[in-house]
Amino acid sequence: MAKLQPVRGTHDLLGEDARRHRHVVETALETAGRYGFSEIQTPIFEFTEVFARTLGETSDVVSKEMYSFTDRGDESITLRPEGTAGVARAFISGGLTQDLPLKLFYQGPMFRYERPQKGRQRQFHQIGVELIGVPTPQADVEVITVGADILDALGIFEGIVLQLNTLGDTESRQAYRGALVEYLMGHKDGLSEDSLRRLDANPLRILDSKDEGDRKIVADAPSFGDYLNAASEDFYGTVKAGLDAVGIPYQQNDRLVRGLDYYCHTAYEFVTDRLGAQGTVMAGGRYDGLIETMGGPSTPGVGWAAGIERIAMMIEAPAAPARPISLIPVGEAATIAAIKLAHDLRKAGHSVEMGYSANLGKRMKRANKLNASHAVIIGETELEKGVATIRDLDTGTQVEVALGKIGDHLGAEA
RNA sequence: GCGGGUGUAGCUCAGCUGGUUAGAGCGCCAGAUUGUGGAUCUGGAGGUCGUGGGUUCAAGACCCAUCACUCGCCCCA
Repeated sequence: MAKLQPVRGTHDLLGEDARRHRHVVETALETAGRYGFSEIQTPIFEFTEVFARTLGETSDVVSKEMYSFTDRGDESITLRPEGTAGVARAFISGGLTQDLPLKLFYQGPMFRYERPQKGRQRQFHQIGVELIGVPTPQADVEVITVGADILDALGIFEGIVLQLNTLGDTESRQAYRGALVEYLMGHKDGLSEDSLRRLDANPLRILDSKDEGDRKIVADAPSFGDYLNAASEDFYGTVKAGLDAVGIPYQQNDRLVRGLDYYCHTAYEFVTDRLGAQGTVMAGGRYDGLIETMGGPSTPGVGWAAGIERIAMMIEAPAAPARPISLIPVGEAATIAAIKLAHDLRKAGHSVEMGYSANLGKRMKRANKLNASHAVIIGETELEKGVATIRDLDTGTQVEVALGKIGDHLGAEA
């Protein structure tokens, strides 16, 4: 730490950036609230086991991206790399299993040890929802719909497309995975290095490889559709019918897959071409096996997570805060009177800025820089008369107003 | 973890085939204007040229290393 600099991949958030961030969270929370989602805040760290078990030892997140450390009690702790595992843990350990169905919204920082680039940081922030305890496709539709509504409320839905796929139920999925691996093993020689690694960890990912040799092999690979059983097809059909009903357009994307075993049925991503290499704005799926994997009762779930930074880059700048009133006392007696006046005005709901020193000219400059709407000047002359001089900084006109009437005067103008 | 690009003032950048004291615009501070801002004019502060080493009579510039930022790969939000 030779220099004082932020840790790689972390950022300070202030001014407009902070406002964008906040706007995303507030809009999402408000919209999700109308669907009956309520906020849950889980700790930003958990026992490492919570993530290792749920995400799978072979996943990239667990094998190379976790911020883990041993605490003073000799426990292995990990800064959360995503939100679902913590929510699922809270569901099991917090005795929420009696309250199904459960609709939860979360928001906050996540941590992954990755090489930063556009739309990707080591500390980033997500919003997310989980709908726990509903096995029917109606839940998938509702979860996707609330996500689409949030993107719409933020004014960015136009630039985004929903990609949709099904992974089928466990039976269909295992059958397909087996067939795929068998096929790929027969073409091992032609596969890229990356894909050879995927063969063990995440064979379905090979379907989405960018390597040309891989693509040729994949072109003749068994098709997922042939392995979907009737129940799975039915489920997927109902999800699509629901999306049609609410008028949310989607693109079928056969290559959209999730690597982890507990994912099933619906998988989806809201993607854009406006964020460089990071196209995914919001992504999720159904995870019926997750809670059982963690040691809880067999409970279905479906949800998504979205990157706040990525969304914040796409939205219009939120409105700047209200213009303040600049209160300018001249002289000691006036300063005391001004402190009281500032307090009264703030209590009455006005945004008041009052400097700490300098003469009238400097303070006027400062008021101008702060984009104040009015300057309220109190000097000896004003004090004697029990008034303040109020200058409209846009028009330059000024009037004297009795001290007790200042709030009313400014309120009327605003 | 791998590959490309970039590091000069608070910000955006210029700085020639290495050559004397490193510049501009914006911003900041002060004055013109000791109770009246925005415009204008004048002046000022602010730089270990990312860091360390090397080549050279001479390095902001060339070489090596390192750190940071950035874009991409892997993977993901």
